[in-house]
Parts: sequence; C-alpha cells; structure tokens
Amino acid sequence: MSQKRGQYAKSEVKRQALAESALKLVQEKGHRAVTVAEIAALAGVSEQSLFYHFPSKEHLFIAALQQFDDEHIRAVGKEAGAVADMGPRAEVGVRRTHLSRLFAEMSGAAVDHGHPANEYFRKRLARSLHVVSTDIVRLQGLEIVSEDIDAASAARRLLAAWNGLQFQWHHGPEFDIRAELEAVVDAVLRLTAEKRALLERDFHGD
Amino acid sequence: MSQKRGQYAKSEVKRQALAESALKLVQEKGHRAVTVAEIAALAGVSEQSLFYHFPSKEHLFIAALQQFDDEHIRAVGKEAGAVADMGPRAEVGVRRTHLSRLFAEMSGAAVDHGHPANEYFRKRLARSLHVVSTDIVRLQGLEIVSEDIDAASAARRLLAAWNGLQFQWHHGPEFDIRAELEAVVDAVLRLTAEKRALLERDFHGD
DNA sequence: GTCTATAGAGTGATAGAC
DNA sequence: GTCTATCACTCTATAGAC
Repeated sequence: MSQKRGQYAKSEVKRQALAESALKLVQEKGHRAVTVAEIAALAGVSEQSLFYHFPSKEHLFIAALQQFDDEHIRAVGKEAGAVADMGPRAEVGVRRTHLSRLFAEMSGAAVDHGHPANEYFRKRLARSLHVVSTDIVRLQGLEIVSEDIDAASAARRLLAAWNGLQFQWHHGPEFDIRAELEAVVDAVLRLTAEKRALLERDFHGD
Repeated sequence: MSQKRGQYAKSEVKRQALAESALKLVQEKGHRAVTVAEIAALAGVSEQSLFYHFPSKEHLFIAALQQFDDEHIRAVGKEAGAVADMGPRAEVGVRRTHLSRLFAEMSGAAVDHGHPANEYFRKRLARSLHVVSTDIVRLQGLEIVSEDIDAASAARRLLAAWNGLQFQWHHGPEFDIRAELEAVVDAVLRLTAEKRALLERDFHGD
C-alpha cells in the first residue's frame, strides 16, 4: 500500500500472503525464532522476492501486526462494547504471548520518529481512541456513564492503563490484568456496581 | 554491582564515571547520536577500557538509566509525596525527551526475558510499586485516601497509567500528560476536590 | 517494449560449537 | 580463542506481465 511499486495485482496478493505467513509463524514461535526464509517458504515465494516486497524483516512484522488488527476488526465486527470488553480483551491479548511481545518491542522502538513502525502505531492509537471514545459516548446515551465525563480524555486514560498494565505484565510477575483493568474502567468512568451490571448486560446483548 | 569483574575500587569508580558520562551525553544529544568513543572520552578512559567494564553499548545505557534513577532518588530524598508529585513528574519526565525515548525503547526491548535490561526494569517496577503503595498507605493514615482501597493494586494502576500515557505522548500528538495523569490519580484513589486539596497541602509541607 | 517481479549467487555480521 | 553455520540482506540479471 505504501510501496511505490506494485501496480500489478499479483503484488498485493503476495504481500498479503507474506504478511499472513509472518503473522502465523510469529504466533507459533515468537518473532525472535522466525527467519525470513521460513516466512517466504510458507507463503510460497522465494526469499529474494520477499525482500522485493518488503524492505526489511521489520517492515514485514509491521505488516503482520497490521494483518492481525485487520482480521480482528473484521472478526469483532461492530465496535460497540469496546469498553465492556476491555478487560477480557486485555487478558486474551496478554496470553497471546508471542504477538504481545512483538507488539511491545516494536512500540518501544517506534518512539523514534524515523522508525518504520511509527506511523502504524500512531494510526492505531488514533483509531483506538476513536473507537473507545465513541463507545463511551454511546454509554452516556444509555445513561450508564455520566454525561460530565469527557469521552476523549477518558478513552485516552483507559488505553494508557491497558498499555501500561500490558508492559507490567511482561516485565514483572503475573497478576490479574483483567481485574486491574476493569477496576480502572470503573474508576475512570465512575461506574457503580449497578452501572457496571448494566454495562455487562448491554454488552451481552439483552 | 551485578558485574562479575571489578574487585578493585578503581573499577567501580570508572564504571561510575562512564555511566555518568553516558547519561550526560544521552540527555544532550539522544542515545542514537551518541557514540561510545564520545562517552569514553568524556569519562577520560579509553574505548577499550569502556568495553572491559561494559560488554556492550546497551549495557552502558542501562547503567546510565540506573545512574539517573539513583541521582533522582538521592535528590528527591524521602519518597513521601510520590502520589502528589506524580503529575508534575510525568510532565517533567516526558520533556526530558532524549532520556524518555531511551527509556521507552529499552523497556520495549526488555520484554524479552533474555534482554540485559530485563532485570533493571523488573527491579525498577518493583521499587516503584513499593514507593507508590507506601505513599498510598500513608495517605490512608492521613484520611486523604479511603481505607477500603487496596494500596498495592492502586499503585499498579497508577504506574500503568503513567507508563501508558508516556507512550501515547511519544507516539501521538502532544496532550497535557499532567492533567490526564492527575485525573487518573483522582479516579483511582477516589479523591474528591476537597481531598485533592488536602493532598496538595500535605505535599507542599504545611 | 517497458518496467514489475523473480531468481541466482553472493556479502558481512554474529552467535554458538568446539 | 578460532571456526563454522546461519541469518538478514544485496547485487545483478532476466523472464514475463502489462
């Protein structure tokens, strides 16, 4: 997509195949253990072709993360429930250890402005902020969340907590990330036990 | 400290000098722009000597971060006020762009268990959790924070938010990190405006 | 006929074996 | 401490899609 070359239809197909293969192998073995040769083999292209389509292994891994996001967005379908589902998703996310590690490592490297993954993370953050903030507004409409909470700021705080807890989980000893994150959600959105119950009911679609 | 070699007193002095020089240069120019030659020169040791004391540039940077922490702990003195000072410190921290970037990048790479900085971050997190949690307990004693809040968990959430906001600040467009973090503190510790005022007064030492 | 996409044959760096 | 294997990546050339 951001590649200059590639007006041939074939190209996009191969890029996709390579991204999918990379994603699959990373999830299986972790990005440290995966070689470009394996990825190329799984995608059914030569190693040299891989480097024609992606300037570096890192770029390929970025495409793999992108690929995962895209699949996920398609799978989850509509994004209502982002807030209610945050705890479980953090838990699942962190259990996908290999992918989560790649994500953490990349996001660290990408604080450098010149880093190829910088754009990916910026866009991803913007999207996440939008999704969560939209869901908060929706919950305000349902009178589950108080109107006097600034949705954009609250979304930022919730995503920050998610991110930070994920890092802690990787660095330190394990803890119940779901419980911690849901506690933050309750605190930031000022949810009483009653409102939390409403949130759950809304999410599980009554 | 964790280095095998260095039984001579001289050695520890040189290590210290190298860490200080590394820290100074990183703060000035950013870790990407600093060369080991410069660091060695500033510390007044040869480049070979540097690699005798530190197995790699990365190890030296870890020592530099450590050095910064140590200086800071000494400067701040007693750690009461960790909670009250969290917002301002986040703001100052993020403005120290070069150091903050190194920190973010390293903490990303260190999610890998074999990474040399892994231990540093684990210990740092443990210490931070202890400091913040202790301060929360203190604030509970002063009846600024409610007794029914679990200090250890709350500390974890606050540090996660801090960390996550720092990452957002690096990746995305700027925002008021201090305001956001203090909002999280108020939410997590359930501080009313009144209690927040007490917190500030306690911190500024009446 | 042009230029994309692929292939062959490497290089340098590095980590692990011995 | 030296050797070796492996890895990411490059250079050059050409087959073939458009």
